[in-house]
Amino acid sequence: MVPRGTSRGREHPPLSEVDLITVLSALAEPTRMRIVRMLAEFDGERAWKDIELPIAQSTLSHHLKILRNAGVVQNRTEGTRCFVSLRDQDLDGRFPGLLETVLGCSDPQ
Amino acid sequence: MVPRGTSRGREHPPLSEVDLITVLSALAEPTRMRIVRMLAEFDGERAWKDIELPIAQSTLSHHLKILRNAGVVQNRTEGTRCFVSLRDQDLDGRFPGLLETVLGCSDPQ
DNA sequence: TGGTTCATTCGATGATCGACGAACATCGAA
DNA sequence: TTCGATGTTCGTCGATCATCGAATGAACCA
Repeated sequence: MVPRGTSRGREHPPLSEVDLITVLSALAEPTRMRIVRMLAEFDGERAWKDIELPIAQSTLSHHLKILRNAGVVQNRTEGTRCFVSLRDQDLDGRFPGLLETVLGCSDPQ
Repeated sequence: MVPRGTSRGREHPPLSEVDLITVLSALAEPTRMRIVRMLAEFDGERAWKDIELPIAQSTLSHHLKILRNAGVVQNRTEGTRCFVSLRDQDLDGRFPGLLETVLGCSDPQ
């Protein structure tokens, strides 16, 4: 058990331990899909604070944790700040073409 | 409202009305993924009764309904029998490469 | 006309999920 | 050391989901 509030989350599992269902589940939610598309558009990392969505901070943190656990996203800390980016290389190694194909699919409506 | 037990389900939405989240949600469940893989291996339709999984009939019917609504699968009736097949052509038209890419990803474990 | 098989629907149950506010840990700055 | 900013975790709520057994209806057969 990890002490409360102490870990700063940030577990980045090796993709060999991630299965397809986990990735699809992570992507199969509108808010998380928005986040992934946003990161893909930036083609780089984005500051946590700049991920502006109409949800509470705690909810955003929750979604990012799910994306992290699915190997889709990674966090990097710099001082008190946090930057988020896609793990597109790693992901493509484990599930070739998956992220690219999904992102190539037409936007929700 | 459809009268009880009378419709035989079988709604096959045009894929233009299906969005990506719906398809990913349909695929992001182990039992449904097994069904889709099973159908893909057969490369043709499979009799309902031959979809042997350790779940109740009603549960299988439920999963097939979700796959139908997501445009992933279609049903065909012949007498009292029912045959299930992938809508891979239609699906590929709407979400190019998606099904193929997902099926190309390694099996669960 | 019943009886059988087949698939769907109903209704209930327990589990999971997304959402929020509050509390908390961490780090840099005052 | 105290303070403010930044993300995470906790606890909780309501909604959705997977599952089952039972009831229902549809098509065929005897």
